[in-house]
Amino acid sequence: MKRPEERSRAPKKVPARARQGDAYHHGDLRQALIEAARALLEQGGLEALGLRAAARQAGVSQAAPYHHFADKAALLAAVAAEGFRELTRAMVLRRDLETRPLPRLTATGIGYVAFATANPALFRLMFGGPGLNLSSDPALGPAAAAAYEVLREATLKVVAAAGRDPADAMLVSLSAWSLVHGLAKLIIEAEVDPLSYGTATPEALARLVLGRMIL
Amino acid sequence: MKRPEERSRAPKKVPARARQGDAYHHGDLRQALIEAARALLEQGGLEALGLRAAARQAGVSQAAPYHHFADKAALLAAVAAEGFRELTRAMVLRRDLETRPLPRLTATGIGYVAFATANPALFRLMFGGPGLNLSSDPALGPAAAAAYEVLREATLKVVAAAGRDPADAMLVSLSAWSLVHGLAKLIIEAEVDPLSYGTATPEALARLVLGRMIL
DNA sequence: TGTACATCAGTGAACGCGCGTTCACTGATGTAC
DNA sequence: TGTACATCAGTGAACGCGCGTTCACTGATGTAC
Repeated sequence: MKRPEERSRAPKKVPARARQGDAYHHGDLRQALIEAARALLEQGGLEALGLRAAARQAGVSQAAPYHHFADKAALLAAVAAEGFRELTRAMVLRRDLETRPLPRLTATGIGYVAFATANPALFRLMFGGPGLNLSSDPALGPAAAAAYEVLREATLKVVAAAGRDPADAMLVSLSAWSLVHGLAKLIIEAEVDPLSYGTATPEALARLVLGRMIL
Repeated sequence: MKRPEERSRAPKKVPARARQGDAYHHGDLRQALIEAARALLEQGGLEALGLRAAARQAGVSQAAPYHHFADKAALLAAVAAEGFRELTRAMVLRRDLETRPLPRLTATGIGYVAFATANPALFRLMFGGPGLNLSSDPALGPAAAAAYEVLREATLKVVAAAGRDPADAMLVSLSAWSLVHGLAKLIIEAEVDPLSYGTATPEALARLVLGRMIL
């Protein structure tokens, strides 16, 4: 039941047969299950994601996952944690293309919306997955916090550069987060169609909305 | 399989026994099922809501709902439609306490967040319920549109009063919607705790965030 | 006003399904000697 | 280098569960005469 990392923090020893793909011992079933879960999410949405389905997708018996995850919630949490890490990456990537504080903030926000709309089911899981709680996976809380931190930091710099009261920064951050989160959700749930705003992609619509953002 | 409204649009004839509560013919099982569904949502969240569970909650056999709803999605859609009507009412109620355009807009937004956080599971169902599509219930689309219309109209008036370009209004509306929707969702999913912002209730936090809203 | 009858809204049993989880097991792996 | 053994990561069968949905049915209701 112990997870691999707990057994060997040293360089990962991948069994020889694992590399051949037809191994009885899989090699890294934990990661394979997470990837299988991602595939299920993309194909069938949140409802299609279960322990048995993930095992099936990974080509393994239904009991196998229990050697890597305590229960279903633990798998969901691991997937969500990976999602938050990717969200962080998506924001940082775009942010770093800019140099001035305000463009950096809007780029971060665009990254947020772009990631969410490109991975709708995963995004749904990350925010409000069934039975998901922050203690299901020790990496989940920190991963989520790290994502928000990117947004928070970008807002802070804008507030500072504008010479505004730093005490406002917390609320400004929350507003920015709310704005991009709401826009992403509305697009995902098909309440808002970018085409209705003359934009071809969610990203373009985000650019438009965030472009008018003022402190 | 026909719904009651289709049979008699004339004054509702409630069978005598229905009023006694122990009727074999229920009287208005359709509405009772919707209310049962609401109760399930409050108690156990979206996952607890099913056709069998609703029937159980309403004290009726599991097959009975099929005389009033084509399938599970139809029940969910009916519940969601009711939710949108209540959301509309919540916004209008607060809006009408104000007279000037900007306070009317922020009051509308506060109503949005207050309703959402007071009915988290219902709100989740309304935006992204499993298998929910706008055609599941003919009343769903219009009910959702009516809710947004309240927000849209309030924004329009603010844009006009401020002498801003009316062409902007559409984007301003979308921004406002995104802002309140995002804030509501973040509070519901426990990503944001009003207490961390020195506010006791979601409503107070919404007041704070919307207070700094500028066009 | 009374009666025969069609219609309707319930019942209860049953179908098949996929799920999460547990269990005893066994084949593969790595290690101590 | 070879062998015995402990450990580990799989397997496959089984458990019980609740679900959505269908079916033939029956009791209650309203209506035409």
